[in-house]
Amino acid sequence: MTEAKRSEPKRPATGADVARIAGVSQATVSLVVTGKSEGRISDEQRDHVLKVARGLSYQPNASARSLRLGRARTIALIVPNVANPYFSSVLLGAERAARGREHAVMLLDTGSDPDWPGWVGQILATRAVDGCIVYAADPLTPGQVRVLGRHVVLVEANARGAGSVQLDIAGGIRQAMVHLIELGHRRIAHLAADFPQETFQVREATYRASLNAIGIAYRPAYVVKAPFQIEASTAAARQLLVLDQPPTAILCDDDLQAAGVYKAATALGLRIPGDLSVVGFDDIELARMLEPELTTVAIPASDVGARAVEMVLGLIDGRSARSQTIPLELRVRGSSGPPAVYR
Amino acid sequence: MTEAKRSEPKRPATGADVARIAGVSQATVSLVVTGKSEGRISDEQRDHVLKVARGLSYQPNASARSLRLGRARTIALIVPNVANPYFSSVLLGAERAARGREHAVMLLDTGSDPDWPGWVGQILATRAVDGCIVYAADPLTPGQVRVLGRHVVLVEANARGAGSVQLDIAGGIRQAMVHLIELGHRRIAHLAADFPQETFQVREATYRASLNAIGIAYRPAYVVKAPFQIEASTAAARQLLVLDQPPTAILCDDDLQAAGVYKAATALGLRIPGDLSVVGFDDIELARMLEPELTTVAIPASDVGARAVEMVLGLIDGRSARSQTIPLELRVRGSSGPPAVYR
DNA sequence: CTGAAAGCGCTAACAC
DNA sequence: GTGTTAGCGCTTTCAG
Repeated sequence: MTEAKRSEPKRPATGADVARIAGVSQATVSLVVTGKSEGRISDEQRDHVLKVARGLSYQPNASARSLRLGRARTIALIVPNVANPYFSSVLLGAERAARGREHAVMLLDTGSDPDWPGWVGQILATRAVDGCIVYAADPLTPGQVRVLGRHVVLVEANARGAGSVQLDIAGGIRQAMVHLIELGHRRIAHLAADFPQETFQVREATYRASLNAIGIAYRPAYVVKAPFQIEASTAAARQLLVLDQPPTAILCDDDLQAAGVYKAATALGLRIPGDLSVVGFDDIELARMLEPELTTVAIPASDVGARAVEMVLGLIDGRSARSQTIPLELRVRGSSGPPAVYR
Repeated sequence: MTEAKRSEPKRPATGADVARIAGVSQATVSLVVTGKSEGRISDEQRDHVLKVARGLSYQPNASARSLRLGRARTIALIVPNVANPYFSSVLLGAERAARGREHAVMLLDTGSDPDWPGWVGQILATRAVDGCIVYAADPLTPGQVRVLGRHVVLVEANARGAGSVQLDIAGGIRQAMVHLIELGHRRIAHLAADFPQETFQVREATYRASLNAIGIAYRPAYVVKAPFQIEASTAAARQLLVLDQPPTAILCDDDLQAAGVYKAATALGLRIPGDLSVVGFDDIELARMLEPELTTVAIPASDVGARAVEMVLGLIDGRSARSQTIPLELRVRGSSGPPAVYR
C-alpha cells in the first residue's frame, strides 16, 4: 500500500498516469502505445512502458485522440428503416467494409420522417464522425446535403454536391420484363409501390416502355399500387386476379409485395407458376423462403453498402468521388414459367 | 473584402473564430451556444453572437466537447448479425430509444465470430462511446465483459459483473406446448436449433418437461436439429414427416425453420394446419407472410432493444442496474389447429 | 454581465 | 534516445 492508491478503478488511467509510474515522459508513452517508437525508444524502455500500461489497463482516450488527430475513424450511415431486410443488408455490407478499413459505423434511422435532414444534421454535428452515407430514395437539395457535414455520399438518390452510388433500376426492370415476355407472357401486370419516389417512377416507366417495345398495349387496370405491407399487397394482387381478363404474370416493385401476390393467388386457388408467374424486386432472404422460390431482380445490397463506404473514405482522404452505378441482376427461380395457354 | 478572408470553407469555424468576429470572448460564445447564457449574458450580446455563429455555420467540435465533458452521448450495440430480421428489430428499438434520450448508436456486427470480445473491445476503446449493449447468446466471462468498457449491458446472455436483459424463453416454449396440447396434439416434434447455446438447451429441456408434465413419452426420433437456414430446415422437417408415425405438430426454435416445415409439408402434400400444426419462435415479419400465417412465440424485439438502452443509460448515470426478464407471448395464428384425428 | 485562464488527454515538432 | 512543449476546441470556475 506504499505505492500511492493501489487499485482505484474509478477513473480510467491516462497516458500521464502511465508516464508517471513508468518514470518516463508522457510523450514516450504516446510513442510506445501508438507503435511509433521504432528507432526512437530503446527496446527495454518500450517493453517497460508497455508492461506498466497493461498493468493499469491503459487505453488512450478516444475523444482526446480524435480531437488531436482531427479524425474519429467513424462514419455515419443514415437509412429510412433498419428493420427492412434490404436496408439491414446494406448496413451489414457497410459495417464490414468500414471495419476492414478501421472505421466504425454509427447508425441513424430516419423512420422515413420527411424532415430528417434537419435533426440528423444536428446529431451528426454533435458526434465525432468523419463522414456519412445517406440512403435516400428522394434527391436531396444542396442545402440538405450541406448540413450533413463535409463528406457525404448518397445511395440511390442522385444529388449535386455529393458523391453517389446509384442502382440501375431501369436495367433490372427491363431484364424482368424481357424474361416474362420471352416466356410468352403478354398479359403482364405491375404491382407498383404506393410511394412517390423517383425510383418507383422509373420502374413504372420502364415497365411501360418494355411493353411498348414489343407492341403490347398498356392497360391501366393492370397497374395497381400498394405499400410494402403484406395485407395491402395481398388486397392489391387480388384486385388484379379477379379481373375479367386477369394477368398471367405480375411484376412487383418489392419482394414483400410478391409475398402478397402468393397469398392472393393461393386464396383464389391459382398455382404459381402454372396459372400465374410472379417476379419480385430486391432479392431479400424471403425470396427463397416462398414456395415456389421467387424469381426476382437482385440488388447486391451488401455490395452497395461496401461501395458507399469506399466512397466516403475516399472523400475523407481528399480524393474526389465519381458517382457510380451498380448493375442489377435478375435471378430466375421457380415463380416464373410460361403462361397457361402455352402449356 | 476588408473583413479578413471572407469565405473559406476549408476549415470549419471554431468557437474562437466566432468570438473574434463577434468581438467577445470564447467563453461567451460557449455560454451562448450551449444555451447557458440565462442571466449571464445580455440579450443583445447573445443575439449578436448567435447571428455571427450562424453566419459562420459554427458547430461546436464534437471531440473537443466530449473530451471536456467526458461524455460522448453515444452507445455501442453489438449484435451477432444485423441482417437477421430479429436483430435488426432489436437495433431499431435501441436506436429509437437512444435517440429519445439524446444518444446515438454505434453498430458492431460480430458475425458470430467466437473471439469477438477481443477486437470489439479494441474498437470500443478507440471510439468515443459511453457504454455498450451486447446481444450474445453465450454467457461472457467477467474478463470479456471488462474489456468492453465500464458500462456494459448484456441481452439474453447472463453475466456476472454486468446488467442484463433476459428473455423468458422457457415461458415462451411452455405456452406453445400448452397451446398444442390443449388443441389435442400428442405427437409433438421439436425442430431444434443446431447450435450449442444455452437458450436452445433451455428450449429443448422445456419441450421435454412440457411433454413430461402430461405424461407423454419423449421420443428421440421426434427431435431433429437444423441451423437457421431454409434448405436445412426443410430437410430436417421432411425427416420428421416421413416417419412411420409422423408428428401432428412441430415446434420450431425459429420462424425460419417453420418456413422450412411449410416447404417440406407442401412437398409431401400435407395441409397446414389440417394435417400438421406448426409453431415458430421469434415472430419476425415472415411469420405473417407465410400461408397460413404462423402461430409463433413473439419476442418483443424492439422493446428488448429499448430496455437495454435504458439500462446502459442508467449505468452511465451511475445508477446500478438490476437485471430484468422480459416475458414472451404466444401469438396464435392460422398454422395451428386440432390434429386430424379429432376432426 | 463579461473575460481570462485552466485543463480535459493526446500527439508531434522540436530541443536536448 | 528521450523529454519538453505547444496546442487541438471546448467548458467552467473564478475575477472583475
